[in-house]
Amino acid sequence: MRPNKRDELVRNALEVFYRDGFHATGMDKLVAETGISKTSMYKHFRTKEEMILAVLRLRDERFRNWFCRRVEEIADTPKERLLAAFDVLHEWIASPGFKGCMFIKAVAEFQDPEDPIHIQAATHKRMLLEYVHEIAVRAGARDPAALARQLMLLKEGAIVTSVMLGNATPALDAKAAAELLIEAAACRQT
Amino acid sequence: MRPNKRDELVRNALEVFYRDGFHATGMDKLVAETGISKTSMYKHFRTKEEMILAVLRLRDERFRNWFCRRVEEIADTPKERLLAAFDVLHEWIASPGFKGCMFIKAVAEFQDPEDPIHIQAATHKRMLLEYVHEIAVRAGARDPAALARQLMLLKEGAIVTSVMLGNATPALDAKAAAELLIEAAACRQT
DNA sequence: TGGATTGATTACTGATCGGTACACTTTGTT
DNA sequence: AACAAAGTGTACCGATCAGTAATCAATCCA
Repeated sequence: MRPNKRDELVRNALEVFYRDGFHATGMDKLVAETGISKTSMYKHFRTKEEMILAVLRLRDERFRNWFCRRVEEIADTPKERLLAAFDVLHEWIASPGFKGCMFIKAVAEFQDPEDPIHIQAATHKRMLLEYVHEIAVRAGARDPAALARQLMLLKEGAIVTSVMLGNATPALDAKAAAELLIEAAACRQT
Repeated sequence: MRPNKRDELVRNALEVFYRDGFHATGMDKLVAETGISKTSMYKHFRTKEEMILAVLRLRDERFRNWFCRRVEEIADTPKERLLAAFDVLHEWIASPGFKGCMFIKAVAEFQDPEDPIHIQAATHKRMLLEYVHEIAVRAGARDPAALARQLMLLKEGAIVTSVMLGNATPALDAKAAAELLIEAAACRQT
């Protein structure tokens, strides 16, 4: 029941990595900002890479939980949920702490496709795609896999464009485009 | 007429930064990989940041030139060009040296919106958007600005997703989605 | 009251970071 | 031939990088 130091470390490190980037964040800065000693860090994680992987795991768990729950909160039918995903996207992008997608940034900094960090970040995206795909199937889309992939493109595009331009309006553009794609996919239900 | 060392430096540095990232590339590695002495580097650029800015300028110039010319080569009417942009996109993503968008990666590594590198990368995207916007206007789209923004979302999404998944198929998905959006925008011409 | 685990503290390693100083050679122009 | 600009090589600066070692205090269950 007592708060685990390891979890506290990962939680705090998540903030710093998300804010400042991976290469730009040294272990000494992590000591200063998390309040946890370097000895403890290296007792829980053998390398910085292991720590980044743990941070990405936490981020994935938190984000997918939040995202999926929000989608299911604000819409009931599968077809409505496909569109609601873009309301949730906008909610996220417009939120105060938004600094882009941690997994896109991870892939940008660790480009080697064999790098464990790269692989884990890609896995997150695949799982999100799988989630949208399932909804598209239940919505009765003609080609649910293609629809899901296209909606995900709009989502990724809105994220990076929001970071570039510094505002949340790309999420609204993405929603408008998504509406068209969903309608054209000729779903069975309303 | 004699080849300028400065330009040679920027050309070579572009490759290294594009391949390995900005923070992960030290000046010593640059010396080793470009064959240009550190003294010369710091005679042309006072800081690493100045050099990165020069690299981004070259990249912007090269990419926009290539992209726009290819679009205009393979399609004649404005409406066809809107779609042709996604063929060119696929051409780029499927090309051997493709390692993602340098400007997306720059923004991912330099997140501060006040950072000159961040600003310059954002400018590149704005100019590309402007290019697509002009075509959309000439194509007679109902809301050319909105159409251009949406097409750009698909483009950015296809780039990052291709890097994530390690293949070029997202460009094809983007083209299929773009076709729908362009058709729905009710262009005057064919 | 034990002994074991967990964490903090401090100091340290060798390597690398961005950037500079200095002495030297190559190159182009006149 | 002569001069200056441009480029090279090497050694160096203090700071920081990821990671380690050793010592000591707090907390835990038995």
